[in-house]
Amino acid sequence: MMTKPYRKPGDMTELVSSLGWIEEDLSSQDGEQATDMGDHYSLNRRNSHIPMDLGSEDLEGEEEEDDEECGLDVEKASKRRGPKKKKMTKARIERFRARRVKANARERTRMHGLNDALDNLRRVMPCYSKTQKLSKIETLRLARNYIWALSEVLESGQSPESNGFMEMLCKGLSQPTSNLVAGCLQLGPSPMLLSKLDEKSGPLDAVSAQQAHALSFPSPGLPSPPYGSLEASHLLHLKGYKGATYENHSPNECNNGTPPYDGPLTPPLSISGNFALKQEPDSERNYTPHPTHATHYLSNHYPAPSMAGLPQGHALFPGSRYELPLDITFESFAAPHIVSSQMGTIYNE
DNA sequence: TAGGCCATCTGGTCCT
DNA sequence: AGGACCAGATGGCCTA
Repeated sequence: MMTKPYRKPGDMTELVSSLGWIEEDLSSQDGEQATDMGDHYSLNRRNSHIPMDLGSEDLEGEEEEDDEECGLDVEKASKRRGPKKKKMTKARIERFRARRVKANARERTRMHGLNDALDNLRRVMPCYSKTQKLSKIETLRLARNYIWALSEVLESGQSPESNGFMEMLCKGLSQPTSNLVAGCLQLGPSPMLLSKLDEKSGPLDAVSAQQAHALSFPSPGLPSPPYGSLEASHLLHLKGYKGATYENHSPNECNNGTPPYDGPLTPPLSISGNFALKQEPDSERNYTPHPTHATHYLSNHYPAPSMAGLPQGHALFPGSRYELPLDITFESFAAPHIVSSQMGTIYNE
């Protein structure tokens, strides 16, 4: 299949595509870049007819294109009025090239940083799976919904186990993502996780296991601890926040179907316990063991998954219609329930 | 095979 | 001048 050359309006990329130095440059750079990027870049470039575009002004008049169609462009370009462009010397071309290569590297780094941040966000979403990663857009949508739903829990005391909570979470999400979230919220903890907990802590009861887990999984990727610890102090703040902090926020209407949202959430969303639980081990940080809030949940959810007839690494959990990857963490979907039991405690006080 | 998603390159714009 | 940010374009990969 012939690939369509990338050509922006008015540029003269074809002009430069036949330049010998570009060929040289490509071949030498591909080697370097390939080591960095797993050949992605070099494959793209080698297999396509995309010329390296250095900008029309930089290369104008340097070389003629043998393509008929581009011959016209050359003619037009040569008759262009205005200040005469600086002649491109070999040294200048090399400087441009070097600058471009540096800019590309920076851009890659920038995008990697962005993706890392997105990964961190995925980890604190109420449905985290290493194998079944949410897309970028779905991650952002779910994040928005999650914030919205949790703020509803705080403000109106709505149960995170209610259908309303689920609906808020799934609003605007694609069907597969909605299914995933819905499936997660119907599940009990993954047996894999529970066995991990047992290994770590021995014959602990559910609460001790939770505590041990919270202690050993702080959140290195997040700005400041204790992001997700379920400290009693945080939980007790709930009461204070309710009707206090939020009253000060002016309503923030969204006009594009975005859920209503009453300003920034000052209180730590960490009440979900979600953040601290699923992070990598970091022995340098200390977290106060949280109180016995998860007893109810953990003691009632120990389903055995069925894996018959499902792809490797997937399981169908009792009570769920959805087939899920086994590496979905308990913490990913436990949060709402934990919030629920905790809220119950608090509001019953 | 079409469509979704992604990584990358690129040039333009703004800012320091 | 150079870096950060952005949006457009492209090809590769994966899945329904």
